[in-house]
Amino acid sequence: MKKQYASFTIAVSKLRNMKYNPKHTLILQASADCFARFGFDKTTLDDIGRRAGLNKASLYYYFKNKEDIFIAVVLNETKSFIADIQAKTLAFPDVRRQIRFFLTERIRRYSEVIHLTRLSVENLEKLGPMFEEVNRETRDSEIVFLTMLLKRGVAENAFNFPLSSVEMAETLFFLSNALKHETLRSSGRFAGQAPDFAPTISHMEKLLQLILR
Amino acid sequence: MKKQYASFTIAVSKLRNMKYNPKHTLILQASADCFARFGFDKTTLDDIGRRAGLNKASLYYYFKNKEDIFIAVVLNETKSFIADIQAKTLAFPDVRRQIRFFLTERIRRYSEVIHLTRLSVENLEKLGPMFEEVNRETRDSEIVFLTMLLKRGVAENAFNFPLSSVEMAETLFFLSNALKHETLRSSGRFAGQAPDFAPTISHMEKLLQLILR
DNA sequence: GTCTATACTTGGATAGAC
DNA sequence: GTCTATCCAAGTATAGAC
Repeated sequence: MKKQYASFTIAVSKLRNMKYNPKHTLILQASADCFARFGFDKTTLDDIGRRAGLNKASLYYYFKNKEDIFIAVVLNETKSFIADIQAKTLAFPDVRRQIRFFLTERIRRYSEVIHLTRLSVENLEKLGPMFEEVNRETRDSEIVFLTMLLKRGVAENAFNFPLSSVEMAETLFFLSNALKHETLRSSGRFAGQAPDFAPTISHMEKLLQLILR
Repeated sequence: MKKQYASFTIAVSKLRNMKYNPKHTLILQASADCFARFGFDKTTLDDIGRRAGLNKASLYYYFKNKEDIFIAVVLNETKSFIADIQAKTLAFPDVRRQIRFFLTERIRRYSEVIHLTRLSVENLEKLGPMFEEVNRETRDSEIVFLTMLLKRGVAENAFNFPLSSVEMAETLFFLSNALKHETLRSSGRFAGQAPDFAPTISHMEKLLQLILR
């Protein structure tokens, strides 16, 4: 389908507030499997239907189209993302490492989703804004978490900076997002290989050393 | 296409004896990339053509159809297989380990090809005999190699058996092939995950302990 | 040799029977 | 709710121009 969405805001918030029954969940599970295996383009509604034990036409009773199924899958996976990444972050022994991990892991996860679902350049242009939309919803909670880490670092005399912790968090968050897009652009989706995070992590490391003193 | 092949013997031997010019090689390289990325079903002739810098129609000048391209790719990869696996085998320090590696590595490689190209159950039924046909051609050289290993083990008093080394080699080879198919059936292609070789290797290990004393 | 045009098949999506 | 029938676009394969 060549259908154009005026805005993903509508689709994302509609899908986020949707009530999912067990059948929805079954379809989303089947879809997540297929997207991870075949990528977005190569997954057919027959693939999904077969796995969910439904005729492909029945999928349209639950979801408007293939894109909406994909968005719902991404939303689903994002839900567990925040708690998970924050727990993993806190497992690191010192605040600098925690911040470093948090900021790079966000990049890694994002690129991983893009890579696993193998969005074509064409579809990434189309679906990219959706990711931004989804991420916007988790943004506040991520900023709060990062602010907490920064405050802790200051309290422990690990580093200091001439900004409020919130401002600092927002800046670092912005930086992480910028590197996120850069990583993707420079490596991932063209050659079809997994994105190479090493340069990004190295850059992030250096920047953090410069910023957090 | 729903076309049925009477026998893969014809296709395989024709493709094996075919003279490949640089353009063939280019197409096969492009195809191998695509098959490894998308699997057989999900690779389109447009995918291949795009990578090879040719219109998809031009592919038919070089190959009869998509299946023949796939067979040629498999033949190509099999060519380097024997030398490679034998070299890796001889790198192990003792004969028992060499035999164990050789017999399990054959299984692993085969399942790996099936997994990478993600042949559907449907296509595996259709293309499976082709793999048998391809493997048959390497069989003799594999038996010779295994026989050599067995003779060496006997000479070193590592083990003994009441058969000629050739008979023993043929029996072990048969065993390896049987486990090969069993590994695939029990794990690989249904769930879409990579086949789990651990049970197979464990079984092969135990069997070898029982057989080679 | 390579391409355009085209026949036939499969995938995304809709309409409507049950 | 789920399916069959169907539409249109994309994929496999062929014919034929250049």
